[in-house]
Formats: sequence, C-alpha cells, structure tokens
Amino acid sequence: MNSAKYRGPRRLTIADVAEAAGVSRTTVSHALNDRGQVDPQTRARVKEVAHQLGYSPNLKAQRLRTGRTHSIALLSSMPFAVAGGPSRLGFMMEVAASAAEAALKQGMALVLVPPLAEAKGLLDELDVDGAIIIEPVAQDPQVTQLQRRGIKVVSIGRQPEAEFAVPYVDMQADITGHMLREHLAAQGARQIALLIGQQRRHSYVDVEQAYRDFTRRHGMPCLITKAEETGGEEAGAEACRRLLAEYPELDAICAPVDAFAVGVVQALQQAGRRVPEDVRVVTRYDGLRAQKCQPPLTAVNLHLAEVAGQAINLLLDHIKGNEAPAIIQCPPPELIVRGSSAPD
Amino acid sequence: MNSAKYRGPRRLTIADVAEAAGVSRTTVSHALNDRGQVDPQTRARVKEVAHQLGYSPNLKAQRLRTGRTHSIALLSSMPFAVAGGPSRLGFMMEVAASAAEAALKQGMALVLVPPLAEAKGLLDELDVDGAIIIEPVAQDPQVTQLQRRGIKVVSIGRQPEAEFAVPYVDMQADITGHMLREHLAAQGARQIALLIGQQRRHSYVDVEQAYRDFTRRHGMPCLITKAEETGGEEAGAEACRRLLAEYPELDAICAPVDAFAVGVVQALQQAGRRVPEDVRVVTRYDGLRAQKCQPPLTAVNLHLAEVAGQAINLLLDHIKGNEAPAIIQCPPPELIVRGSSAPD
DNA sequence: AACTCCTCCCAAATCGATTTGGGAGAAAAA
DNA sequence: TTTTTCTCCCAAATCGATTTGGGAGGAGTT
Repeated sequence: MNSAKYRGPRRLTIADVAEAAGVSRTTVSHALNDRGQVDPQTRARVKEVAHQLGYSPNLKAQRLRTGRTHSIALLSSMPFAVAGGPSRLGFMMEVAASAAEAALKQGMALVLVPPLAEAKGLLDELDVDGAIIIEPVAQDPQVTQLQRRGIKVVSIGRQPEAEFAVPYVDMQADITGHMLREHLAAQGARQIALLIGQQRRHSYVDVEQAYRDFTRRHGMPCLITKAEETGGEEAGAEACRRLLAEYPELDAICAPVDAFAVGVVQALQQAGRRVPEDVRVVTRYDGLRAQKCQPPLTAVNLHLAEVAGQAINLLLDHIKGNEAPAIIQCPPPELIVRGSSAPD
Repeated sequence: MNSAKYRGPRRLTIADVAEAAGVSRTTVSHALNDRGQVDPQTRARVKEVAHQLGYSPNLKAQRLRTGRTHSIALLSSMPFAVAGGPSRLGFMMEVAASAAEAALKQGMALVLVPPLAEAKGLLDELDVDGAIIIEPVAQDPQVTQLQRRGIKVVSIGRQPEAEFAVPYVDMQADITGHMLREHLAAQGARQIALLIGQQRRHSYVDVEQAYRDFTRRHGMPCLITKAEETGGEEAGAEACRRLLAEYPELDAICAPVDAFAVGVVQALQQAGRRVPEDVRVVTRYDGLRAQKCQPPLTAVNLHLAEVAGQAINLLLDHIKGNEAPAIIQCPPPELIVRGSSAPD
C-alpha cells in the first residue's frame, strides 16, 4: 500500500499539458503566460487543453524560478498593548483590513505580523516581496532585518533619523499636533501638557517639536512627560498622576497614544478633576478605545483606509524597482470633537 | 555594465557554504537541519561556517522541494458590509489578530483574505498549507475551491449540510441563542422576534432551530424574518419595519448579526418605540457596533481570541495529517447585558 | 540556386534547496 | 585474512516552473 507520504493524486504539471497538447513545455509556458512567439492557434489550443485538464501552475515552482512571492507583510513596531489593545483591535488591524483588500486587488497576499517578542527570529521565516511597517522607531530593528534580507520596505509614517531613507506615506503628525493644540487653546486651555511615548517615533518627535514651538510662541509653560508604551493604559494614568503632582494647575492634556489618553482620563477622574470642565483631554488615533471612553475622546480621523491603500501602491512601485525613495501625502487629518475636550 | 536585471550581490547558496566548509551540499543540508548522519564535529563546523558567512536558506527553494508553505489563510464568507463594517473592523479582524499571533508562534504566517467579489479568481493565486474560514455557508464556494486545490480547511463554526465534513471549532450557536432568549424572557418579553440572514450559515440555522423549539414549548408566536447580509444596517432596519408592520405587538427582537441589530434599533426609535422599555434588542457579536449603539447592545462574549487559537491548532493538526475530521469545543459564550435589553 | 529573413517551436539549463541511493573506509566479527 | 557492520559522507535526481539559445522550415530576395 501507499506509505504515509501519499498525498492524493499527483497534481498536473506543465509536462502533462505539454503532452496532451502535443507541444513542448516551453510552448505551454509561453502560451499560458502570453509570452514568447507562439502561433495564435497553438496558443488558444494550449490554453483550451490546460483548461480542460484543470491545470493550474505550481506556485511554489513559479516562485522559485521568478524570485517573486506575490505577498507582502504588514508589521507594526508598536507593542500590542498599544497597537492591539485588550480587544486586539486598533490601529494596526484597521490598516490591515484595508491593506489586505488593496493588496489582494493587485494580486498580492497580505501577511499579518503581529508585534511579538518572538517575531524577531520568525521574521526570517517570512518570504515576502516587501513589507509595510507602521510607525517605525529610529533605527528600527525590524526595518534593518528586513532590508538586510533584500526585502523592500515602506513605512506608514516617516522613520525618524533614517540613514538610508525608507519611502513612506506621510502621516503629517505635525499638522495633527497643531490641530489638537489649536483646538485646546480655542476651548480656553492655557496650561497644556503633552504626554508621549518614550520611543523615537515620528509622531512623537514631530508633535513634540511642534509643541515646543507653540509653547514658546505663546509664552506658555512647556509641560512634557513621557511614558513607556508597553505599559498601556496604566502607564498613561501613572504619567498623568506625575503631571498633576508637578503642575497642579494644568488644564489640558494632549496624549497622542490612545491607550495613554484613556489612562489619563481615569487618573484625572480619580483625582477629582472633571473632564472636560477642569481638564480637557485629546488623543490622536480614533479607535474603539477613544470612542468607548467616558467621556468619549476628541480624536483625529487619520483616513487609515486611504493611507493603507497608498502604502500598498508605494510598496508595489518600490518593488518594481523605482529606486528613488518616495514620500506620499495622505489626506489631511480631520479633528473629531467629542466630550473629552468640549462640554456638550 | 550590468543590465536592468542586476539585483545586487548574489545571495549565498548552500553550495557556497559547502565549498567554504569543504563538504558536499548534502552534508550542509543535513547538518543545518539536524537530519541524516553527520559527525557531530562536522555538523558543528558546518553550522559555524554557515553562521559566519551569514547564510540563510532560500525559502522559495525550500518550499518547492518540501511542498510546504508555512503559511495559512484566514477568510470569511461574510460580505464586508457585515464582516468589516464602516470602520473595517469586526469579527474577522478580531479573529485575525489572535490567529496571526497564534500562527506566528508556531512558525506559520497568516495571510488575510478579505471578502471580495474579485477574491474568487485571486484565491487560486494563494499558496498556503491550509485555511481557516469563518462561518462558512452551506456548500461554500470558497471551501470547495480550496479543498479542490488540496488545501486543508478548517472552519470557525460548523459548515451546515457539509457532505464531507470540514473540521471546525464549535461556536455553540445554539447555546448563544438559548441564552439570548432566556434573557429576553427573564426581562419580561413575551413576543420575541428573530431576525437572521438569508444564507445557510450555522449560526442562523442553529439559532432558528432552537428558536422554533422554544416558541413551541412556551406557546409563543413564531416570528421569524430574514434579511440580506450585504444590505448591512439598512437591511436590518428594513426588516424591522416589516416585523413591526406584521406584528405590532412584539416586545423583543433577537438579531444575531450586529449590523442588523443596529439597524433594528434605529428603525424602532424612528417608529417611536423606546429601547429597551417597549422593545428589547439583543445581538450576538460584541464588537464596535454593538458597543457604540445607543443604547449599547446586549451581546455575547464569544471568546474569539481562544477560538482563533484553537482554530490554528486544529488546522495545524489537520495539515500534519490527522485525517479524522475533528470538532473542538470553545469556551462557553457569556452574556453581556447592556442597555438595549435591560433598563438601567 | 543560394542567401537572408521570418515564424514557430523545442531541448536543455536554471532557480536552490532536499532526498535518494549508494560508496569508501574504519572497526568489529568470522 | 576475509567478511560484515558501522559511521560518515557524497553525486545525482528531484520538485515544477521559466528562460536561454538556438533549429527547422517556409517565404521572400538576389
């Protein structure tokens, strides 16, 4: 009898089609791929035979030969505590859904690489033509590792301090930061604190820079504090308590990381401050967290679906060999005002 | 000069390592993969040389030879109007996040296949060892297509009327249905309507079956209506209006599809019925939609993270060749009571 | 007739690994 | 000493496609 290795009827190969059509394998390949010089009649006949037989090419062989994988990876350098959240949703998955769709439409499969400590070794097991990385940090190890393997990388949000630039979709974090502060100021806030993560991530760097300019220009105090991203909401709450202790008179907190912002609101309420009457809170990513918060958080529509689509296009261009690092503009972010910064 | 085809320095192959180590390619392969009979010293030396050279095997070649892809697909047979929703999140993406993580830990990449009309043709371009399909319908074309290509398939939720069974993680829709109805009855509802989708999907079939038993046993009227899944929230609203016209006295609606449930609430409120005082509404999947609804929807915690993990394990077993179709139990669903079915 | 062009097709090389089926030589058994 | 049995290693086949580099034969030119 057949051994354990038996895997069902052998799949058809190009040789079977060649034999059935009475031509060579070369001709079959050319006919099916609309390449080479083949008599139109022969071409049609080969296609017909292949169809009749139910032939479909072995993708693994195709890939070895052509060197292309027809798949791309999506990864985030955010720890899951922030990127995923308790319900495992959030920024990354929102990008993933749109990116997968855009990729598939271009004949590319999207593989999801969740942020994992173990992922480091596993990243080498990944065979993709390119990768999209979400908000890489400066000297991001994942970017380095992928590029060393010759995998084309583009990022969503600029990689800070990038020596050899990674093409990216510009998330315009400076505009976002500007919008959030102007909104807070318009709501009457005079002592605006900024809470960002400790990593060197473009959205922090840009927002911090813009914040410093802003406070200097308006003669406002410069209240910046940082929290560890892996700490999630609790780290945000903790940072908020530090802020309150140091600057009791603050009347607004801008916390771009949604997990931090939620923690901030909790800490404020526990400290007896009303949100938004005493302290206004705003955040950046408008996800489940921001929307479920009580009061719901003022946030920013980042147009992630469009961003994801553009990232896919950018990456495919990059893979096709347009060497020049490119920057793509995304639609401008829009403010979504909610109860955390404006009384009803 | 080099032609347009130049792709940078040629990557190291097993032959380079063999030469450098002064052994044959066979021995290198055996040494690196801990196979075959190789002198421990030689093995160590080969590994060392390979490491020094920075060799890593060409995955495409490995895959052609071994026939394994080390990747699996996740797909849903739900149209995106339901599976994704306006914000592109939801059931599928929640499963995806957990599944990707579980898969990666087992050295498998997860590729995301969003529900697309175009996906039909693109499904053949997909090279995976196996696939997880979420709540397949009876005679699901995606299941058929994948299985025909010899790809192992498991499902989350039983496939109804499956001729040759697909192994699945049992979602216990009957228990869910039971729980929801008992809850409604406990809240005083006497005229409970059921709104399900038109497809033959296990969760509809099971819930409908259980509902019929229930109404018969309790001598309640059997008020069932169906809506088209692709219609999303509006289809739910429309179905609700039909229900109201036909059974004005109904006092509860069970709509397992979250998009339908949200539409139902809107339609009820437009018709001047208070939720939950006049009509109680419950749904199944506890996603963004259910939570953001006003009032928030009573729903069910389906433990999707665990379900996703179990689906991965089941699939890997299946791929390894455990032919017996298996059923895996998931943790029992839990009711999450909210304002849509119980006054504060 | 001899030569050049085309058009259409094919045999063999190639991609880079794994696996098969021994072979050489040392140690153990006869 | 011869035979058997190991241990360690290798050459070549294999996976299934694409690509290279012509070859055969007919049509058109000198």
